[in-house]
Amino acid sequence: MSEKEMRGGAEEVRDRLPDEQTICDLAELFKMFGDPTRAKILGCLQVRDLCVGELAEILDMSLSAVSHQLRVLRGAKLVRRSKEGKEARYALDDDHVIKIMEYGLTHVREDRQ
Amino acid sequence: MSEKEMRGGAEEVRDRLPDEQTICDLAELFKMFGDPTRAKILGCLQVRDLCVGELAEILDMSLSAVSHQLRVLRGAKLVRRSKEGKEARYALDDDHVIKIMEYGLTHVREDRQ
DNA sequence: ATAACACTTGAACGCTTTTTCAAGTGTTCA
DNA sequence: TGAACACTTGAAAAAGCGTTCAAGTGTTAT
Repeated sequence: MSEKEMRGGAEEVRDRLPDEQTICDLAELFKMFGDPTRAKILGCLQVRDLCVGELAEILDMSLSAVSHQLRVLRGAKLVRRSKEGKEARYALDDDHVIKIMEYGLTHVREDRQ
Repeated sequence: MSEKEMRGGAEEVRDRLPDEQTICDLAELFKMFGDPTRAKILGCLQVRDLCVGELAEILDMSLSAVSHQLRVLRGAKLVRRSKEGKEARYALDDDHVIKIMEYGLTHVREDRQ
């Protein structure tokens, strides 16, 4: 039984939705891909593991900006860091990343036909 | 040939990236899923087509807030509107939406194990 | 020990986004 | 024609985000 009466069939829709926390986690995940800088970083790391300086050079951005975004991506468990001497090497931490981006790319490209 | 000399192999990574416009389009797409309200709306519309008032009721939000987000989603061509008398009925405009969300959900749920 | 290198961090700034609020449009019904 | 309904819109307030700047950490080389 739901808290309030709703007009015809509306609560049926609500009951079929994933719960609040799941939706928010989902949104958090997609938000990671929702910024060009982060999308580029994830794209680069699909080619190979890279350290911060290399990423900064490739993206033509400051070390700091890249480092901040890597931190965000690390918080979302999408990338992983391994220290090698004074370098910090980053890698994708998740197989899904590639699939999700591929799927998005397919969509974007189909939209252009 | 690239504009500048880069340290070992970095330009090779850059050359393998999708072009700027594609990355930005991709980020724009994922940004749509990157907000809980929009994610919920898209989730609801996967169950069935709905009008603005129903969505507002299900999400427990104002008509205005929902309408604004539907506008954004319409701009991204993820939902479609059809007027029926005084109602505005919204539907998913894209098959990819379901797949993309499903994929994201799989990821989110696996992350919890 | 000192300097150079490769980041990381926190605070601040400007920009964008989301929600609210109030007013406006278009349709239906009496 | 007027009132009710179902949105839509624009502007403004509130919140959130991304980049920069300056300072800080830890590692390596001299």
